[in-house]
Amino acid sequence: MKTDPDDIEIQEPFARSMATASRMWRRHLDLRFRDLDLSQARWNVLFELSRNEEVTQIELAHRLGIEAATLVRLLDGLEGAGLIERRPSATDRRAKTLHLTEVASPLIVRMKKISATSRAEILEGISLEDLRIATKVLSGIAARLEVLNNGQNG
Amino acid sequence: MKTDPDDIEIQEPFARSMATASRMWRRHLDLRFRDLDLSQARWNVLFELSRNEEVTQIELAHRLGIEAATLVRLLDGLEGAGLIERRPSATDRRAKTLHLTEVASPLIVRMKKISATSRAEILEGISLEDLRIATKVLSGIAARLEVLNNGQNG
DNA sequence: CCATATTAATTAGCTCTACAACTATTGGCA
DNA sequence: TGCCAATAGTTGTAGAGCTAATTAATATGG
Repeated sequence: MKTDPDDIEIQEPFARSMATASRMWRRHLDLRFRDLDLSQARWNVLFELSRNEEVTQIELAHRLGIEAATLVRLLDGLEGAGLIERRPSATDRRAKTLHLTEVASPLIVRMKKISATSRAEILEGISLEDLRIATKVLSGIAARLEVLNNGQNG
Repeated sequence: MKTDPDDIEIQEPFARSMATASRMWRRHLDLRFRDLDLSQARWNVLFELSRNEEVTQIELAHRLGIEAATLVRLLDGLEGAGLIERRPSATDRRAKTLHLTEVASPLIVRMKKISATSRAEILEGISLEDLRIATKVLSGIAARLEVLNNGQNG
């Protein structure tokens, strides 16, 4: 499998700018959410739950693209803050289903606004077409890495 | 500053796929580097040093886009492994300059190969043009976030 | 129907990252 | 010149992510 010299020139900067942009983006949102005593990671959990409640932890972890063990701590925090509830699953006594509390609802509305405003601010000036292409590239990479990473263990 | 409804539809998936792709990419490289007792973060330090030795920690941190405090721990590990050296700066007694050891050289060659192979494997099938656009988008975002994040404190 | 493998959630322990606070040194300016 | 700001490096602490191992429950195969 030969690789073009041209490819090499572009691949390294791509990987680097992706890592940097991603780290800075998270930091940016963490700063924005600090007043609300929340982080970007916890916000993602709430957001995903607001789109799809009553899922199990495994399922939610998969949707978020993180490990179940990572999710456990995030849920501990959110449960402690009274924003979510774990309830025993009706069909599987090992599993728990996740639910937003009434306290969470107004918070989620606020966070969605902050989140959308930040995104627009960050992405301002980037053409829709470029953004579509970048999204296609990134989600393609994620899909490919899912295969590659899982192909190693099982 | 009004935002198009169209924009909103695409901005959220973009942010999500960037975060996911970035996390999975790091994990992938960490797995690849595990045999060498190194991580992606440490590899980045070595790689940047191999392009530009004799820099100070502050300067290196800036090139890597990470905080100086973060770099300190990475350098501790690399120094402990005998891969780098901190030497007092000749011109500023506060500062230290960084240098690769002879032990590091062959390792860096191997890591460059692993790194390039992985990148090619992950990015295979993505057109050069799309990759260029994605890189442009991502580095633009990083630059914008640099301004936005620093505009907050100083 | 029972033994074994698999799965859901958790805990323990690690790395990387960030912020805040601290020390030592430098640089600017009055 | 001498005092105060700023800067380089460090340490402490905390969050987010990972792997590995544990526990309880479910599925499967003989």
